[in-house]
Amino acid sequence: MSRYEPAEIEPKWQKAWDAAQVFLARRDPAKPKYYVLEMFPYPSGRIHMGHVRNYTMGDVVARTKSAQGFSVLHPMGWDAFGMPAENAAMERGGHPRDWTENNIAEMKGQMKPLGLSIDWSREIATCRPDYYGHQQAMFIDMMAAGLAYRKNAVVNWDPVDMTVLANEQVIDGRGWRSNALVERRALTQWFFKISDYSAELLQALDGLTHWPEKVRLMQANWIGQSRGLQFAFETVSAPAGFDRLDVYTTRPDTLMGASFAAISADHPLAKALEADPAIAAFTALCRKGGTSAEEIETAEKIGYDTGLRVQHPLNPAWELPIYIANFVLMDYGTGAIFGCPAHDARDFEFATKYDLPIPSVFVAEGQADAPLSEPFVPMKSERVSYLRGFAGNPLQTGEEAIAAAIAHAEANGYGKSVTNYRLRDWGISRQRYWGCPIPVVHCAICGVVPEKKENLPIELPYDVSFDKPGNPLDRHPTWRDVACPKCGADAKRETDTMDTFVDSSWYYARFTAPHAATPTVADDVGYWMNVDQYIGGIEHAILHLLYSRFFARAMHKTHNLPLKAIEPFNALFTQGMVTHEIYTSLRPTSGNTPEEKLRSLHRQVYHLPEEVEGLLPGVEPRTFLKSDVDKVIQMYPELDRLGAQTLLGRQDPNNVDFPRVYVTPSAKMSKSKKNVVDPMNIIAAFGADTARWFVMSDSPPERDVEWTASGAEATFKHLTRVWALSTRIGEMPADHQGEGDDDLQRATHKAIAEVTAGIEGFAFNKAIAKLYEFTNAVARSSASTATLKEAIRTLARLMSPMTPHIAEEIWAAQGGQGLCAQAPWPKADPAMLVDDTVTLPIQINGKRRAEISVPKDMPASEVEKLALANEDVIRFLAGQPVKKLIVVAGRIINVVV
RNA sequence: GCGGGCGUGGCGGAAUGGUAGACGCGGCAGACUCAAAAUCUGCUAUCGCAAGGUGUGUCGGUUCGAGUCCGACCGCCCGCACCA
Repeated sequence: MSRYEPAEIEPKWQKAWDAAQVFLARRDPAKPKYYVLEMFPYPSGRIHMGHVRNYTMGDVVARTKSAQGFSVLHPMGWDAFGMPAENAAMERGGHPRDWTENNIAEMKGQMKPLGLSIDWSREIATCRPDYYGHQQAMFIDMMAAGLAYRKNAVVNWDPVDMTVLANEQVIDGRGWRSNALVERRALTQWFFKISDYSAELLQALDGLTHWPEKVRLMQANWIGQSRGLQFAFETVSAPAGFDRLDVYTTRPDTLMGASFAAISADHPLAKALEADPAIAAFTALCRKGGTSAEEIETAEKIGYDTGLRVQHPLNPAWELPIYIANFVLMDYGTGAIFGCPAHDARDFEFATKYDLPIPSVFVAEGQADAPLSEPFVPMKSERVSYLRGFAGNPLQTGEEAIAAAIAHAEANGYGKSVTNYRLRDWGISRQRYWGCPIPVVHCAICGVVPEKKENLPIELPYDVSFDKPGNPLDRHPTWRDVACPKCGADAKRETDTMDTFVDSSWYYARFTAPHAATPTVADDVGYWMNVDQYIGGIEHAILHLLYSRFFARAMHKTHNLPLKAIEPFNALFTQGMVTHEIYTSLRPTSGNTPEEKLRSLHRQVYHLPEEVEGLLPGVEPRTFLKSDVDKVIQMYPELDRLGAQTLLGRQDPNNVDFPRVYVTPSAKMSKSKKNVVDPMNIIAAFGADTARWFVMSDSPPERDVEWTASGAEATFKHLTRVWALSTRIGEMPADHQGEGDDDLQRATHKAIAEVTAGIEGFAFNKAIAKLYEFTNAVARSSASTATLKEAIRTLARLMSPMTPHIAEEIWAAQGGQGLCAQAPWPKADPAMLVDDTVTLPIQINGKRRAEISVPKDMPASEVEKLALANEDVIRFLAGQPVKKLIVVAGRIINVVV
């Protein structure tokens, strides 16, 4: 071996792995299985450092499990439908399919050099008919099972692009592409009945013990269970069919504080009243407002008094007005509320505005009537005296008061206990081309008819144009106009396509039999599912993961996922982002001479790290070195990073186009801030092993990691040192006898134990720290050649999940059998993990004062004697009597005086 | 507003209630060199010449012993939010 040349060894070993089919997943009944999956990427065209971190983590797990004797499934695919492809077609011409397939080829070409242990024979892309055809089959099954249905729903409608927009795509009330004012429009759309599973999806969270607590909480909040009372008001002089008004409340104990009733503008009663032009105008006004969070927050509460009245359930003579109010949501509860301004901030605001009474139910001792939002112990109030004695409790807490109020309503027949969920059915219709076609036909005679399964896949037509706004499927007659599958009459295909979240809701199951003629195959699902370890970003904590949990259940119900345990992901790990400092400067906007330029207006521009750090050869203009900044900060601790940079920055009149560069703190890599490091550049400069090691080394994997040029260089230097160490050991005479063999063997076994524990505990940074320590131990050792060779082979094996290529090279050079990637994981001998002598610190009253070395199995009484005889201990005790002596075996001694 | 998390050197971060700061970055010094780079070696929480003192956001508590457990406060970050 000569120099460490990753560019030579990395492709060589990748070829060797491919030739030996090392990563081919095989169903092997003799072995336990392990399914590790990283969230599959959207094929944007280029991989970024976030991908490198995500897939390296999965790769470390996959390679380690494989070495530990598991039959491993570690696949990769493409979440390939979605709007960017259509936008590219609209902006630059071309076809979404070509754009997507090119990107897939491009990104695959970038992922291969990373040396990931992926079974590429299982590659899938959701935009290909052999994937989405099965999705269509399952959609038909879901229709039959009542899990997919059509209903009218209010959506954001862009009148220029003629499509539905997601809330995130509405900016200041305007479409993000067209800039047109967005309308709220009621459309008939397809929904999945996820709400059928609200209770189960919530309850099953308790069993996901290997999921982050944070994600489970976020999902629980999203499902949003609440318990309360549903009851009916009798209406006074309402239109026919509306003699009762159902309302839902979580605070039935405040019923005596009622001041008004309010209904949503979309409530059937409000619609019935729209014959009145004033009411029609008001409900139209309510619907105009957007649905984004900001708009809701700033929207004023407005109401319209319908003139109708309801009777209070506890006193029919007490009549309350019915308002139509913009803040009442039709799709939560019953779409109608009773207002209790004394104990609800929102109702208080409304009542104040419309001058409605504010009767208090609960009054804190010694206080005047005031709004109280917390459930309140109602013992002081006359207005809840009717609740005493209900639910067999003395109403000591707000919860008891609520329970008593529900019991009272049920006993007196005016209401019942109801559990409500915030979770709404999943609207999956998109008026887009580049998605999975919904496989139904609209027939004038038969209505909505599912496509026959033998006609699947319903493929997207290729001959479409994007020169007009709207969905090209709508204006594609030969694709759109078909015969009804049922009666044969002229009919039209559904032209909506499915939300891309549907595609990613079952891909994990498809990976178990990616080329099968059915969506899944029982034997394969039975062997591989569930995913043992899922790894991805926290940004999918709710939508993707909740949809997947629902879809697994829907597939199970429709016999497409023959499993007992229907949670798709046994363990979830959410990894942090890769960040980088942002380099920015002010650039003159006009002027020909340097002086004119200096005096002109400046605009803020950003610089790529390569420009500033001078990492790439040939990229010159750098006004400072980052190490200089660090030096200045060291000298002047009161300066911050920006201050140090200002101090260093020299305004060079001859180079005003590249003036002072300011550094702002590390943030997620983004194109707009230019703080991106291209993994391909890193691989070209240092190799894949360096990139892989660095993204795993510095920070705990769940936290953000800052990419730094110095860190990458340091990693490369370390790998070079390991290389040199291996070379040195390789050149030693085979029969050389040295010293300290036992120490090195113990260090080796300790490294095995600690690195293994680090990897298994998802503490890759700690595993790598132990590898540094072990490397130093081997480098310092003067043991005999045989022991050193054994140590460096173990080092290579332990490094291999992180840096598989250099590990393979060292393994081969040091006489390892076969491929390192196929060698068994080393086992630590417990006897080698304890030293013969241990150093015990001695504390006096909890302060460390001395230490002694004792044999590891010395009895406590002996240790006590030795400790008290220690001269430092005697000095610090200064003759004081010892009150207590605590000896923690192998740990510490504490003398109490 | 509701829910959750986190505060440790110049920086990223280690520490089953048991020697705080492993490991890495940065820095300093030395070796090699005419010199520089590269490489190697050593040092690097802080005050102090030393002995020793002080230190894990602040204040209190539990304990022989607290970064770790408990209570209050301060600060930062994240998620949700007109959900009746």
